[in-house]
Amino acid sequence: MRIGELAQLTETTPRLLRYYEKQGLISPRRAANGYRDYDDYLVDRVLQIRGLLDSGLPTRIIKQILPCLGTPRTIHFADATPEMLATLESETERMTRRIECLTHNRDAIREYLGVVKSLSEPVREPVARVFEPSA
Amino acid sequence: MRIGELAQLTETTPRLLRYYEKQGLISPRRAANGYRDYDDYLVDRVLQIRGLLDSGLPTRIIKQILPCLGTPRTIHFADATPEMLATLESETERMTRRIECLTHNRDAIREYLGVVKSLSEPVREPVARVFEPSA
DNA sequence: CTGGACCTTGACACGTGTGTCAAGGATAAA
DNA sequence: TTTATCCTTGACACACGTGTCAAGGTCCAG
Repeated sequence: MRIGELAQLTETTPRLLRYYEKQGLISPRRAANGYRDYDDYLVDRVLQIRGLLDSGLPTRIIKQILPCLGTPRTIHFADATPEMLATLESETERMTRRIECLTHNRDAIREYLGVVKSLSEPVREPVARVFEPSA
Repeated sequence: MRIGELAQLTETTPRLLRYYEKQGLISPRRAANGYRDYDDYLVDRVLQIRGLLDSGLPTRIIKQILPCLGTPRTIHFADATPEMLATLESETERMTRRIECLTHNRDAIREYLGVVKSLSEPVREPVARVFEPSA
């Protein structure tokens, strides 16, 4: 498929797809006329990239972990240098820390929302109520 | 405490602490001489901010969710406008998506690392081995 | 009192991800 | 054939988080 279609399917823009390519995240073929030609599996790939970017990982890291994310699983031994493995290991640790942080804070927000709702729900008719701000 | 001490305790820099203040994330008192004076609880606060920033949340969002994160729990009804609550709700959803993305990809990397290790571990003596790159 | 360590504000600069625009080529439909 | 739509590359610009530096104030130890 061409760049516009992939952009629509992944809710991105052609601009970004070209940027990801320049960062080495995707490498589409070229048609005879010079147009980029994307395989179908790149839809998932791009969505994966978007998710990771949104989760705080820079393209430099995403580029390194992408070989681990293939489906079907293809192990690239050429990439598996000791330094590379160490990078991956430390990166999974950072990801774990991020997951913990996000989970903890999300749950705190949920609890907050739960309390606020439980206080406002019982009001069934337009009743005058005054909430004193705690500050 | 003063800015330098807080910076050390949170592994940041005075520069960043002033930046977070300008973004409205923290509001230290001022001593008579103009120096910022930070309460102890701000250590955790700053660590929280750092974690969220590293997880992809912008200061604009962090500022909005910080009131939910107080310990002990202090509900600020003044902040609980309907739009605010909607923002928080949609933000928890984004956080959930981030968590899922990070977890999924972290586990994929772990599996990859597991396979690579299981293939290289059995080598106990320096044996000549050739791994054909899959590319 | 002087030196050093710390604080203040303000400015300039950088990397990264993204938006937008210009100038031109490819292609398909009227 | 013209027109519209898509593609190409390249450039300029922006927001954001961060580093660094300058010029000066505060304070403590020697």
